[in-house]
Amino acid sequence: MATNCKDYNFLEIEPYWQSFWDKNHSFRAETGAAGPKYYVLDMFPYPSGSGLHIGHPEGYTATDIVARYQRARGRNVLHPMGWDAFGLPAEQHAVKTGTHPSSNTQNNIVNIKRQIKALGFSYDWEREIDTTDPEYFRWTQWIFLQLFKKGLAYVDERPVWWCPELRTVLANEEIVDGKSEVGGFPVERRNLRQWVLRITAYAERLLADLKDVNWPDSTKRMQEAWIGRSEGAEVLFALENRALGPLKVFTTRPDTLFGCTYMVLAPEHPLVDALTTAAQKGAVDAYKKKTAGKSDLERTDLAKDKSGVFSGSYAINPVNQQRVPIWIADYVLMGYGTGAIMAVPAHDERDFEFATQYALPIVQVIAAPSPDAKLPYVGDGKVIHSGAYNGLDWPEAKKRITADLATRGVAKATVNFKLRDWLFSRQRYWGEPFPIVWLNEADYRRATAQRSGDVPATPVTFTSGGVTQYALPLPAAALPLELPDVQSYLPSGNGESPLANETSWLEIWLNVETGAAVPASGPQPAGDAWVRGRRETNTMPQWAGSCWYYLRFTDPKNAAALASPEALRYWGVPDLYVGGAEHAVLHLLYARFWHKVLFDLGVVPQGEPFTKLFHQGMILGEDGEKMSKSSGKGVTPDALIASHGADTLRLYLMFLGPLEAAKPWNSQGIEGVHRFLHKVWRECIGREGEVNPKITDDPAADSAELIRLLHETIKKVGDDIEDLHFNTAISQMMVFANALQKAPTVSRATVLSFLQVLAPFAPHLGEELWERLGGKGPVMQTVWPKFDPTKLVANEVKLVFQVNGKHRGDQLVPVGLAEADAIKLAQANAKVSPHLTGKSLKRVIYVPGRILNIVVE
RNA sequence: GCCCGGGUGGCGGAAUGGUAGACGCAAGGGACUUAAAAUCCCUUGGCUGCAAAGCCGUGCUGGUUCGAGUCCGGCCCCGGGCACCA
Repeated sequence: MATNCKDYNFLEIEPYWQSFWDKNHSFRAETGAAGPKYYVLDMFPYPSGSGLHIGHPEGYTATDIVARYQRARGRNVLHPMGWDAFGLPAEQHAVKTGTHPSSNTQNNIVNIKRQIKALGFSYDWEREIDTTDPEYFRWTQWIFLQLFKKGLAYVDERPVWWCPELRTVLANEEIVDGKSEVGGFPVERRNLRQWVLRITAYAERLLADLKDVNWPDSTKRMQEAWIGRSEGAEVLFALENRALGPLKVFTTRPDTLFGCTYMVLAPEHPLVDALTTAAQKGAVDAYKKKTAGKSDLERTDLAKDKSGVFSGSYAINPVNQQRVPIWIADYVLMGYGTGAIMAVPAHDERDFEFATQYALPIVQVIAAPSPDAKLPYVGDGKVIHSGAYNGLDWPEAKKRITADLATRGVAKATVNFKLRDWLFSRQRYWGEPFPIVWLNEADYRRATAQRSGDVPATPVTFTSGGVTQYALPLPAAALPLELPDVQSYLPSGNGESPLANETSWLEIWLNVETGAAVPASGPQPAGDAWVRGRRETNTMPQWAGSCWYYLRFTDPKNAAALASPEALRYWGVPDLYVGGAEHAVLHLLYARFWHKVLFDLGVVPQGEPFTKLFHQGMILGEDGEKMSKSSGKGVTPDALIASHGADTLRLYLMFLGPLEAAKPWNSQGIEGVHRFLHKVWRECIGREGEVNPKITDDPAADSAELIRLLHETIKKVGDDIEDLHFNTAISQMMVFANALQKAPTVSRATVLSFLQVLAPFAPHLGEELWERLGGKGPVMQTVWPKFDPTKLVANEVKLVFQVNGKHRGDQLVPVGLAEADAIKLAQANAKVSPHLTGKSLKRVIYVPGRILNIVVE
């Protein structure tokens, strides 16, 4: 039963159908049901305290239209939603108020879920997931254990960004302009014990497999650039002080070795002190001190002014035995390659700049095609001044020089990546705890002897103050490891999370077989399995939960596995994944990495998680700027649903422009689509709420023109949904509605077909009108109407006449008109003929049904 | 600096190499109404013209083509990403 309101009362209609869908579990996805499956996924949101932003429903509406369309096309659709609910804001709130971040998070989830439901999306809410739910993060921890076991997780002391104000460590991506992204507080470098994931082990595959995915090119390129593969060689330069061993550099251009006139070490390079002569010690120490105080930002900011200092030592160039001075300069980074380079100022802009500044020699070894080409020359050319290699094209010289040096054992062809291992720990409370306990070596040996191979081949250890600790994983059966309640959510202040203060949770007697634990303050329980341990105090970053959530949706309640093999096989990976371009690199790269690890373990059957990806564009303020508090006033989903209805909001978000484009919001524009929905209502429903009397059961009530338009609309809307061109689909429906309004009578079947096409966009109105017009069952369960290609063909088409490419007139002509007849018509046409008289016909281009171009002289 | 996008009416935008401006907003005029709202109809890129009609017009500039918003070269501007990665 629909509502019986007389007007288009969306405030009554929309809640009615939302509760109808809820009650009937209308969007429940059955694993294994007949028919091809279709999995369409949104990037799940962080449930922030400020609720839904207008940008969220843009992507969600797009996927909802696709989900509803695919159901109508007979697909078994999985369309889920959940919460990426760990995150810094909840923790900061907890620090401020002293309440558990979980309670704040749950409140926010209630609010944002209400907002999302008010938009009428066809999510299967029975599959809702929450990354902070122990039943969820149990499997996040389980995946970590797999990474750990495979040797893909390790512990290292890393210089990380420490924010004294937030009392926490920040990742590079959380720092903007040298300040914390959250709050804008100053940050400094600190060495802290960190968990690191060996994503670099997958660099080659992460790069190569990009060719298999249907993603925006720009996103692929960003990932390629981030991975940053480059082929070159590691070359050993002997040092004059032989006792120090050789100096290893990485270069992509071994062919320019003859042009190497100096070398540079990063200030942090381990050989710096040993290579510094007594005479240079003062200068080098001062320089090291200066650069150590610089942030990365300053180091890049000052990029224009290169700085450095001579070490006083020399290396020997392996190709020609020349002495090469060794400099220390911070334009060489310790984190890439070997932290040392051979400088070829003639063919590298950075080296050239440095050499010019410090008056170092410049030797050209690649010939530029034009003699007046300026140095540094970085283009193609033949090798010169390079002894036996002269005359070779540089790529060929690169191969030969590398090979020749390799036979002498002083070079090795290598591939380097910009991609770094993934810093995977935070010193925070509100994250997944690591299922790791630190033991001494003897206990570790004893424990692993009793365990069935769930530890890495090489133990993960950490040494501090001369004591080496060994990382023992909890048995998978002991998961989830939950967060303990704590007295204070403030970080310990010394670089550890608040968990470090929770002694009874932290310091334990651990049963290495079961993972059971009792506080170490008590007596050691009886039995061999109990050892003294200290739990890991780091927690996982927010990325962890979002790295695999798309898998959990396939089987969200499974207590025995992250998802059953049947569910993973049946639903596979999303057929369409929609979310913001801000995740183009990190989230999408991290998730790909985990997916590949799970693939290697045989957990998932495919090598890539997101085969088709699409980024929705940002909704800008009315001024075209990024929406701010003032420019976004009133532009909230709640306010717009109250004033115009969810269907109008959905439609307008899709009508603004192409999905991928950044589009300014226009508060007057929404009235246009609102009027359109009112018009559809009026054409269906009369003043007293009865079916509009112009609608009859007589199929002859439709004009041929209206029927053609209906079939055009069915075709265009379907095509446009598949191409995610929602704006043009809507304009086509507007064209149809305008024709409907002008038609004196119309058949019920025609109106019903139109409502089916409209329903994915405006589902509440679609259901309401469908039912009132006597449509069978809910419209969202109906099969997408078929267009009849024969109905698309008109008898007459407008043929455009051109003379010398200029539009001179047009005329309705029968379909399939012969060229000769077309020319005759043109010559007879009053508007065209004056342009033809007295001129000789030179050429005719005829595109039947479109254009006749007569070239005259 | 490098890598991507993108520049079309007053505005958002539409156009398989084939009528540039669909659809919507805004604006102006009209109908209905006691009045308003709502709705409907008409006009609406610029210039010339009483009109018929003509000329110009998709950031600028060359080119390819019977025909270019669309393809190619050079340039300008805007937005996004990366940024000493050897």
